[in-house]
Amino acid sequence: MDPNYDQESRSRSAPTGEIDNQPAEKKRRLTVEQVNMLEKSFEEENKLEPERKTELAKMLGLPQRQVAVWFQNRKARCKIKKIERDYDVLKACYDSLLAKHESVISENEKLKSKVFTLTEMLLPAAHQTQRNLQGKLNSKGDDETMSSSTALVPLANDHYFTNVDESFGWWVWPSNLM
Amino acid sequence: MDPNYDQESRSRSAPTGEIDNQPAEKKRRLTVEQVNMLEKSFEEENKLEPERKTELAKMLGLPQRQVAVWFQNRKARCKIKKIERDYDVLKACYDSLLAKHESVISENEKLKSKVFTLTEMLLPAAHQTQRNLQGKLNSKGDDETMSSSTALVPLANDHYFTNVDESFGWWVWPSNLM
DNA sequence: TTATAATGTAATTAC
DNA sequence: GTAATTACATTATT
Repeated sequence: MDPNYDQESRSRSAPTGEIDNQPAEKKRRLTVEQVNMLEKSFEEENKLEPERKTELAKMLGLPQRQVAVWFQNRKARCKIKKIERDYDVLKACYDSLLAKHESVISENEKLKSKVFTLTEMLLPAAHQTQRNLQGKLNSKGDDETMSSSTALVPLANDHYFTNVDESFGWWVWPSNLM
Repeated sequence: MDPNYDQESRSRSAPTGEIDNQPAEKKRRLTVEQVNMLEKSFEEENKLEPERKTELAKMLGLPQRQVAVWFQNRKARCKIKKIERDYDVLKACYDSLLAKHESVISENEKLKSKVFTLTEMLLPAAHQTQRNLQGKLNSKGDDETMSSSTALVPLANDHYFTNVDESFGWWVWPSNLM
């Protein structure tokens, strides 16, 4: 026993309009021409004025109600498509920003190296201090910035400076130091 | 004369809610209890095995068909909700990354200033070149890093160095230079 | 399963 | 106030 459901429920006894030469079947799908016209109309204007509704209904041989329903459903579809598009756009923005971010992080590391090395060059006394500290903190010697130099001038051609012109494109190394 | 609305199909005479002892009406809505149980079942397991379908249908007094349809529609709803959630999550990630990015950009600017100033301190000859160039490129003098010093030591206390410990937390300025 | 049609209702708008 | 209309969720079909 299930008293809770009636199988027939869906039988559209509706008049189905004028062009109904078929024996009034379920008529669930709209014809391609009908959809095309509705689609075209929707594209022109997603809002359905009563006047346009009447006109469309007459033109397509559909009850106004059905035209209204179609527009509502079309609008709903439109909305979820929009959400998907929004997601894709945002994803692209995110990926782009992420790439930029990583590039800037990398530039940042280079700059830190430069600052470190320049400071080292500038302060021989500090350099001593730092070597002492490094002996305790970094005894495996995995940071090559520590071991390259103690003098001022020879570092000018060091690899730490190969990208200096990224930051100061107009900078020119004085020829006497090259 | 109001051709703008079709009365038919809107009538729906009183579904009267749940206690449907009237045999006639088209029982389209499920009762709250039915929905609750379906919802609970769906939460436990979004896949509907034939066995569970039968059981649920019997328990709720619904045709299996209707139970199956409910699960399918529920799944579809679930999917579009997921898209919305995904969007929100991604948006949060994006905003977070953007903030980080801006912070790194800012750090970057500071580092560039440091590199510039340190280089200036290090290379009096280059300093001359640079001042000449600046005279052409930047005659309004809107970059204060240009005008502060030419000597080596006095700069050590300058504001360009106030954040040095961000990059080298373990660094200690030698006391003789402070 | 996906897309689409139809229905149920609450909220909104206009008369 | 209430009829008309829309927006949104739900149910159903293909």
